[in-house]
Amino acid sequence: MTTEVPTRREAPTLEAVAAEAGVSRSTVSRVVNGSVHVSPDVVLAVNAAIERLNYIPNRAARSLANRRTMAIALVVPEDAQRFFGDPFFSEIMQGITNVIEDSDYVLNLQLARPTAPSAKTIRYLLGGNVDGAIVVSHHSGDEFFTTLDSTIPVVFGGRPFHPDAHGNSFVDVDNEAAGALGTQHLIDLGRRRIATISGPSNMQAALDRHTGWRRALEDAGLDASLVATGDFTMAGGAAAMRELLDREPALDGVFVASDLMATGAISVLRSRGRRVPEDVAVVGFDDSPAATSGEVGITTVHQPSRQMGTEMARMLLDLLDGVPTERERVLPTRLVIRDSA
Amino acid sequence: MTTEVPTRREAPTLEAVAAEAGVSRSTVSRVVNGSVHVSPDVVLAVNAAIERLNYIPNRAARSLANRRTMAIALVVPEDAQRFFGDPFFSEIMQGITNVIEDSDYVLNLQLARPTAPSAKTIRYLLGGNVDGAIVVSHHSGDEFFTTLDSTIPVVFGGRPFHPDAHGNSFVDVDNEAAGALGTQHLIDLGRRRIATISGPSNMQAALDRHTGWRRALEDAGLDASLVATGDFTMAGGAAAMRELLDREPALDGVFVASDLMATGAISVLRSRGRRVPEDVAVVGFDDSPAATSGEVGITTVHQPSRQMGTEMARMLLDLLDGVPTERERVLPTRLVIRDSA
DNA sequence: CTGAAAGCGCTTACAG
DNA sequence: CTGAAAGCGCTTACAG
Repeated sequence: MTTEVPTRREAPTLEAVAAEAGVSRSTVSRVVNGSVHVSPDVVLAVNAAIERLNYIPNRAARSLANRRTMAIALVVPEDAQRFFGDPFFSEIMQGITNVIEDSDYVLNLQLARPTAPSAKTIRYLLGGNVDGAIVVSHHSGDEFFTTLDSTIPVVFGGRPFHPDAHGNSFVDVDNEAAGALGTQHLIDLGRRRIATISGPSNMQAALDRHTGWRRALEDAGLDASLVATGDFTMAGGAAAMRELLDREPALDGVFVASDLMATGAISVLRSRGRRVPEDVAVVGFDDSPAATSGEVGITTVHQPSRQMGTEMARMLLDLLDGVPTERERVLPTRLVIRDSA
Repeated sequence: MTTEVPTRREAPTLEAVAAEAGVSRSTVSRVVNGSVHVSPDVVLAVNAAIERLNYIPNRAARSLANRRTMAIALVVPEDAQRFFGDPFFSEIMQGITNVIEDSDYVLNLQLARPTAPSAKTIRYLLGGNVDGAIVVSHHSGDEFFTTLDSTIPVVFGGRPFHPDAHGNSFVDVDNEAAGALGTQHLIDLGRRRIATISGPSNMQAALDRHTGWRRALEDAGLDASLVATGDFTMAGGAAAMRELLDREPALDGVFVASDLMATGAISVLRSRGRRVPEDVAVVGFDDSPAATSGEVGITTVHQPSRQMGTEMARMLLDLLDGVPTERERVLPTRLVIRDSA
């Protein structure tokens, strides 16, 4: 069975509507754009014509004339695997979507290459396809994104890796304090050999949580050398946990920089005969669905992922509308106690 | 801290490049578009000018002039919850992305309202924002999408609910045969009280799998009345399983229309003291990561989700390029035996 | 309140 | 191979 290109009908233009309604193109344009300076009966006549012809304005022509695309890019420099694998993104995206849906903008998700955006991504962002961008999950090496805001407004999810002089807008939590918070809970539980599974070192949030862990241990006079790096995936968390157990079989606590990694870590602990939390207490991060999906509920540092999404979207809309806004918004975290610690 | 709109630099135009290179706009355009009818030295000069000015063609102007947006919509009429929750979508999307990435098109994901697209979605699709669309997870009530192809080329993931006379393009598996295949396995295992947990009745794939289940049972002279409907989520699968057990405590086999639902069903079976597969054998559908994520590996009907994605993308690209293509592509399924049956 | 006209930044026959 | 000119479908001052 081969193709037989269906005859696409020609879309009606502003011109056609004007003829149909017996007015000028300017007037139709005004009606379409909701200008107040049009007499009521003309509005009626034009809308009727629009209805009859099933007119939908051509986006390209509109954008060319008024320099607005009414589109926003959601840039996620992660491969699809990780994007879909970590519920954190789902939460963030729902927050963003909820706000954008109620606006006149459409949201265009762009999964970008981690570490260095492709020429295609750059051309997309710079070629007038979108009016603004939200960048989530930023890595070092993604410096392009921090310069992007000289061309279009940008809001980051999480303080960008190298905040440049301009000062990029962002929504974040205090990851260092949050890391300390989770770690302190382990200390308060009486744990003394406390390890951490950190996120990739090219991400600011990972570095900050790691620093928080170290600070809490040092403040308590405990050793802060048990570090393994994961990649924010379940498998990465498992691998890191194995490494830690090999180095220090007697560890009794671990602060893990994401719930998804904690899931992997806990299954390794159990398969190696450690009881959680009795033998090893585990504190995660995010309070994402991953924290409650397994058999043992994960005690974790909650960050308001969905709210971060809505704040990012609101901030960008304000920027686009020229409404004065805060450029940095730091949301609170809190400890959520479940079974694992 | 309030906003201080960074001064956005004016993007250089074709005009500027022409001036810089000392040629006409037409010539610059030809170079940008890779026309062969340009002398080598002029190409060099123009490219140098482009480089110097950091020129990126304006998408709106380009689209208006040549009536191509170089963008494709991936329309998924599901809420974010389900989109992110079911690994099936992740697989499909990876298949699509892989193909589109290597093309000149960008992919714009549009989560649409299930059952009836919003005015915004319709205007987006009809307003010249994209050159074509891929529609995945189609429901009855989404009839708009089946008429869309009179305006732009469309490829469906899964035979659309009401294939109209035009004949929409689609990539699918033979869901009915696949449903029978999975059910037959339960019959061959000697099971005699075989239930099904089907998908929502407003989805063609769900109906077809259900029909396959019924056909297999009837061909074997078995009762085909144990039906519960799920919604393709884990929780929905669990609820359906409870319902079935209440109605028929003695059931010994169940064909579930998705692995994710099977996951929920199995946990209910176990919590009600049924051993899987000894007491109740379970066959799932998809062979998605959900089939292997739990404690008991799920025996399932494999459908090549990722390949379906790549085929859909290729088909659409062919349609866009005017290359003759099959309009219907049905990929093979097979049974994958694990622990649950 | 309404229309004529210029302009947005490209592409593309049409000549040469 | 190259350029002048028209045109893509809108918006938006500018007059009236």
